[in-house]
Amino acid sequence: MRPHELTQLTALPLFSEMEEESLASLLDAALLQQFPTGVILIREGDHADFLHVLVEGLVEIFTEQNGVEWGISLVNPVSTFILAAVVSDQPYLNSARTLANSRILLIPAQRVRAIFDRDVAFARIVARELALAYRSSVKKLKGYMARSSVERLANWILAEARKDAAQGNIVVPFDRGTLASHIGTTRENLSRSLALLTDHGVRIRGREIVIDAKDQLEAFARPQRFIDDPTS
Amino acid sequence: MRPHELTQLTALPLFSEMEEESLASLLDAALLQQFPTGVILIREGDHADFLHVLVEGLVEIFTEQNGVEWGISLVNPVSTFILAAVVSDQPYLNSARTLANSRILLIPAQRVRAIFDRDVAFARIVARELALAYRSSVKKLKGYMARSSVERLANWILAEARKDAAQGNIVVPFDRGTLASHIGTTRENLSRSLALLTDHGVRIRGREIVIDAKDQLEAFARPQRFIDDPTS
DNA sequence: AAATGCGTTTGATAAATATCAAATACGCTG
DNA sequence: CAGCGTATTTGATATTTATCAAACGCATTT
Repeated sequence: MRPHELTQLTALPLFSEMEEESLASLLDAALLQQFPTGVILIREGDHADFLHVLVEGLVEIFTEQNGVEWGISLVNPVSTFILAAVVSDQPYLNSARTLANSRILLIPAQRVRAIFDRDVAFARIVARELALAYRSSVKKLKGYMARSSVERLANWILAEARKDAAQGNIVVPFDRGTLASHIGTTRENLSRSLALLTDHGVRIRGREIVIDAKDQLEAFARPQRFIDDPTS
Repeated sequence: MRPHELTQLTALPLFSEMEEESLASLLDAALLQQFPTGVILIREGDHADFLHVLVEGLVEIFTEQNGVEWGISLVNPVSTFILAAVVSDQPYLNSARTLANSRILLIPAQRVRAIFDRDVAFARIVARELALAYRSSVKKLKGYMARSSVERLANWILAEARKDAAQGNIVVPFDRGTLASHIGTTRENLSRSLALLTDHGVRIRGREIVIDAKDQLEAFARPQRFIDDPTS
């Protein structure tokens, strides 16, 4: 493992406060692997053998129903995924694939559970991570129940712009079909929704989305603290 | 606290394996309160001061958006709710109200966090509870993305029938509007959906739903392990 | 530059869902 | 049991979303 990667890992909320000994034990059993774009990492129904930590790249969590794929969440570095399956020792509810070249740390699930029992600080942080994951899932559910697909899209764009900090434009790092599956609509309707947002402060340049008038987009999207604020 | 209630509490997965001393400390600080139907227990945005344990009765978790209420989940005894807000020490994402006379145990959030740090068994179980809560939220999300409202209703009926074990008929313990908000539709369309299910092995008798042909209903609903099986 | 292939958009239509209005059913009170 | 108020269902219509088909744009190849 490269030195700066180790630094990134120890900086992860999940690992930051734990005992050195425990961290060493986790990383000792871990494998760091590189995957190209489009690789299926996890299949719905498989047993959770490894906790995954995305060190670099991009991963999507998705499910396939009747031949159609639906996006559950997008994972950015540096963060873990499928922690819940590892903690509850149950099969994965969803599949996962890389959407870019990715480096992923694989930690044996048993080891994670063992350290959990030994290191209170780690246990606390795992619980907090799970709580936050749960909350973000509930927020997504709220978005689905109360909003139209255009509104979901508008709020997704605002959320992306917020995290890029580059403010003003974002570049979607995957195709329209994938974006549609995460917004909860079809490719065709996503296209129409994007066209519609053109009247609300947004310009579409292929995969780039330029926000010309953030206030106008916000007036349309009406973001809410307990749905769209990731820190709440 | 009545003796048989104490028994119920210690039988809760959340409390079953923990040290006696820790359990005593939790219950020592706890308040057992009785609430009539329709009482708001928790308001979205409030800070999480107490872990709630529903000992008896029925509670719904819901959110209000633009004057319309949407059901997030239904809580049956004996189980906890808003554990995630307590663990992450954050404001509630949703509101909660009683849907029946209910007895609820209120445990100060600080105390829960303190015991978490002291008792590994409790910590493990809290993490598992959170993981399960997270997974059930993801399952609900999957249901929303991949199913029509009639299908959601059909699967909800099957799930209720499964847990009642009385198999064959269920009695919905609240009004149509509330049910609609949990299925993710309107009162009017819920009514039509119920009428439609009449062709698929179900009879509607006011608040009672009689399942005449479970196989027929299942053929229509097509329940899935990783959406509808609460143990997965 | 023409041809090919793939992703995306646009158009037309169908299906699902929501909304508004009215009728009906139901439970409760007097 | 009649009358009243509320909950529920039914009907008509509008809106949203999905589906199928075709056109377009764009990059790469020949």
